[in-house]
Amino acid sequence: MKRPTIADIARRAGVSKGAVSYALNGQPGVSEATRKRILAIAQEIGFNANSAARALSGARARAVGLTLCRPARILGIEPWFMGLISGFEAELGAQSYALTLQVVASPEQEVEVYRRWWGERRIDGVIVTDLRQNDIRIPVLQQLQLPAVVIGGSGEPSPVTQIWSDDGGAITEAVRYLVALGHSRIARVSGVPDLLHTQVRTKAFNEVCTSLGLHDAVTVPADYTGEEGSRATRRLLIGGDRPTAIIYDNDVMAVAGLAVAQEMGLSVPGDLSIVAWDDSPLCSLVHPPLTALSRDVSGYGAQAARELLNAVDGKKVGNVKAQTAHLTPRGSTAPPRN
Amino acid sequence: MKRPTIADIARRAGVSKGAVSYALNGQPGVSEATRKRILAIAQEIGFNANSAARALSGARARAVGLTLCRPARILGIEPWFMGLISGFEAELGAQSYALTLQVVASPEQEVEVYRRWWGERRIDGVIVTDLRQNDIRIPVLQQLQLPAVVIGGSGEPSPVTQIWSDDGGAITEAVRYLVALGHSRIARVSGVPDLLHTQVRTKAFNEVCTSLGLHDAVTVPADYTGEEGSRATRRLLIGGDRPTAIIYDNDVMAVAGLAVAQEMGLSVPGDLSIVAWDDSPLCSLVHPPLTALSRDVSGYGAQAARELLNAVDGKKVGNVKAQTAHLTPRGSTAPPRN
DNA sequence: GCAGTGTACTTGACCGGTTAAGTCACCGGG
DNA sequence: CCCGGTGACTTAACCGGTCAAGTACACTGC
Repeated sequence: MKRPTIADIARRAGVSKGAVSYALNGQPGVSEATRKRILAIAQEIGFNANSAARALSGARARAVGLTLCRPARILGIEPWFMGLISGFEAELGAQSYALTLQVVASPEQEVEVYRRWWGERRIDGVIVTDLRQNDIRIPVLQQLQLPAVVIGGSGEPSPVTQIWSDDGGAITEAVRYLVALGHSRIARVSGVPDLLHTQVRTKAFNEVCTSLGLHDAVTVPADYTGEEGSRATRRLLIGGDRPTAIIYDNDVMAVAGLAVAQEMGLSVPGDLSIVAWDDSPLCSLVHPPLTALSRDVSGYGAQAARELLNAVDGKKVGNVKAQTAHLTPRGSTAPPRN
Repeated sequence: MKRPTIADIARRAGVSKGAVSYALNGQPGVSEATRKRILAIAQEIGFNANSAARALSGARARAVGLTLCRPARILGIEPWFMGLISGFEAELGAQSYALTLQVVASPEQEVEVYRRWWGERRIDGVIVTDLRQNDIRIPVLQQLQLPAVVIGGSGEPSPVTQIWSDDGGAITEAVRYLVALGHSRIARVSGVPDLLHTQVRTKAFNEVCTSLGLHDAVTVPADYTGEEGSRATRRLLIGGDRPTAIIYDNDVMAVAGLAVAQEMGLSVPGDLSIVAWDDSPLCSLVHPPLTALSRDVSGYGAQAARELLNAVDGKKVGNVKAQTAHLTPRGSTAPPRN
């Protein structure tokens, strides 16, 4: 089956292919009657512009790129990324942009992928996740002048548009809630310490704990995986003065922490309260269901995609603050038993 | 920053761009010395062939497409898809093919996306998941002559290459294991009944149960979500003659089932044994860890990508049988308490 | 000494769009 | 009546590769 081209339309409409191009792109230069006729023919023969030809002649590639730099085993289980991707799609699909995905092993590889994509003119912009301090990707994106949005920065002024949320505020709310329930020994199991948003959360956690007079508030770094979540939880729970509440930086580690508590014969929430960051169906799935810091991950992704498309269109956009995660209390938090 | 083109290389090497093309593609027509020189220049200036230009002149687009037709909330939590995607990437990345993703709401939309991609010449082939009986996508793919591989068919002769695994054999093993432990009332919570692999599993489950004399073996259909998994489990457990073991078609529903059992005060595995299909870190995360039918999802994906690239290269490939899922016993299965 | 055969290139058409520049008919104003 | 302006097109160059066809030159064999 032959792919229809604008030449086919031109022939059937009895006009030149230039006229067809103008008609299809809503440009002036054709009469309304001709435009209608051309659009009808395009519709009839199922025409779709060859994206290669379009990209080649200087126009958009109509695709954006996303690199994921996490080991496969954690990518699979973390609902976060898929939620984000669904959000991108909702927005990109509506404007018939494609999403090109690449799983990589390191930030260096991400940079390589950006360079390749840029050279190949394969994409019009990229979505950057897992921002680090002095992230090596940012200068490269600037050098290549590749439109980009960063998901989850700190919200500070940045050369690249950021979609950020007030993680500090969210964690403060969680700590306040636990304190209100009567907890005074609160610990935290964090994500990868290199990531900027982990640092933001850690700073806010320390600040609120200090201001509330919780002196032994400790953060144990982990890496978002269940294994590390379990390990960190065990470390916290075997200590003499064990915490009565733990806040986890993602849902996977929180679920793992719950299992460790159960395995050690501790009751949740009786002996230990648990708060998960990033509410996902996973949190409501386990018993007891986990109190979580919820946000609309998919909406977050949609917003990022929207801003990226704006940036691609040359509209200069500044940082955008997304909805702050809010506490959704469920069965895993309660006043501590004495 | 200007993108380097073959013309830039040609100028620097003092040859024509045709020669550069031959050199870069390993074609005969240039001397070894010239080829080396050209490759060195390409390397030096960081040349990447413009994928649009390449695709336009009849060559490959060097991209494959994947559509995901599941609601966002289930996509996010199911480790299966991300595992699969990681597997694709491992293979595609190695051959510097890109993966283009699109989340859709219905098989009809998937067909539309295929047509659009084909018209746009955006991709060289597609990966098809969630095959149904008389799947409407298959004739379209044939009509468009779009290379494709289907993941998770029945293994029966098919117009489109299938990567399949012996799900019947796997479920038979699981049932035999439970019977050997002493169970006689075994139920199953299945995935979406329309999907071909669900039907294969249901058929095999019924057959092995009949052959082992288990007459009240029932399959409750669900949809892979935690909510449905919980509901199905409750339905099974409130009945008078409740099962002592349940096999779930995915890990998410199994985890949900575990929570329901705990919530109802039933001990797992004492009162109820649980087997999950598709082992993922999720299964080892909960307490007790779930006995699962494991397979190398990521390897499965890699194999599919490999076959697809073969199909794109015009090599005719037949159905490929992947590794059969094997039982990984963990803490959620034990002999039933009397 | 010259036809025949390679090898190592060059040339230029082509893929299917976009778009600047050109053409032509028609209209209104001076 | 002619001129300038505008609308509705057409023409053709261009994007950056690929590849068939053409060319130049060396070598080989009789």
